[in-house]
Amino acid sequence: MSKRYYSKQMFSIGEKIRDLRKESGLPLRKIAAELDLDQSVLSKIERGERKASREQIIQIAQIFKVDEKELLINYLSDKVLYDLKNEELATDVLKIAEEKIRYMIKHQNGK
Amino acid sequence: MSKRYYSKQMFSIGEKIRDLRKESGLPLRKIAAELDLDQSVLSKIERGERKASREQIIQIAQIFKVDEKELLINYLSDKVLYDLKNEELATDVLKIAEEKIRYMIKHQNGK
DNA sequence: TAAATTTGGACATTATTTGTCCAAACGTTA
DNA sequence: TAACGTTTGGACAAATAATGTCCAAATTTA
Repeated sequence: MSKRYYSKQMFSIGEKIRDLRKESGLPLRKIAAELDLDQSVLSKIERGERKASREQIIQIAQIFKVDEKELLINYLSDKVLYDLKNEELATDVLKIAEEKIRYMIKHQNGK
Repeated sequence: MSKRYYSKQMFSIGEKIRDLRKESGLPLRKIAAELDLDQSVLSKIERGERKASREQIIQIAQIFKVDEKELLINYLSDKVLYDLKNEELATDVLKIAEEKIRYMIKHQNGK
C-alpha cells in the first residue's frame, strides 16, 4: 500500500548526498558545478554544516536519478529535527505536530 | 504515566495566547509591556502573523501561570508545521523525523 | 460619541542565510 | 618527495528574513 520512505540505516540528508556522490565516483567540483554552487558549500552541505535548499535537493535527485519524494522527505525531516535540536521535548513536539496535521487535514484548513 | 500535552481542541500557539489573555481580561498593551514588546507585534503573534521567540513563550507561561512545557510544545509544534506548510509530504516527514529521533536517542548522538 | 483596544503597514535595525574566494590540508600516485 | 586532484576552513560580502518602532486607521466597548 503505502511506501516506506526510510532505509535500514538512518542517514541524514548530507550523508545521503555524499553516499550518492561517492557511488557516482564524481568529485565535489563536478556536482557542485551542476548545481551552480561552490564546491566548498557542497562539501559543507554533505557534512551537515550548511543546509541545502529545496530546489537543490530536487536537482540532486535528478542528477543521481533517485526518487525525488524520498530525498525530499529525508531533507525535510532533517530540517524539522534541526528546529528541535537540544529539545528534550522533541518526541512530544512531534506527536503534537502529527495531531495538528491530522486535525488540519480533517478540517480541510491548511491555511 | 506520561502526560498528554494537548487539549480537546487544536489550538495554534497564537490562538492559545489570545485565549489566555482574554481569560485574564487584560489588553494587548498590558501584556505587551510585560513582554517588553510593542502591542501591535503581540497582536500579530496572537493572529499567527509573526512568530514569538522561545523566551517570549516562557515569559508568557509565567505571566499567565500555565505549564511552561505544555506551551513550549504547542509553540514548537507550530514551528515544525510551519516548515511543512504546503507539503503534502508532511505526514511522511513527521514519521521519518520520529524514526530519526528514536535512532538518535538509541545511539546517544544528539549532535 | 468618546475612549479604549486592536490592527495594518511603512520603516529601520539586526540577525541569519547563502554564496564567493582563496589558501591550507589531505590523499593518491608517479 | 613532488605533483596533482580533491576536500576543507574561514574571512568576507550580498541577499534575505526576522524583529521591533511608530503612527494612524479601524474596530470594539461603554
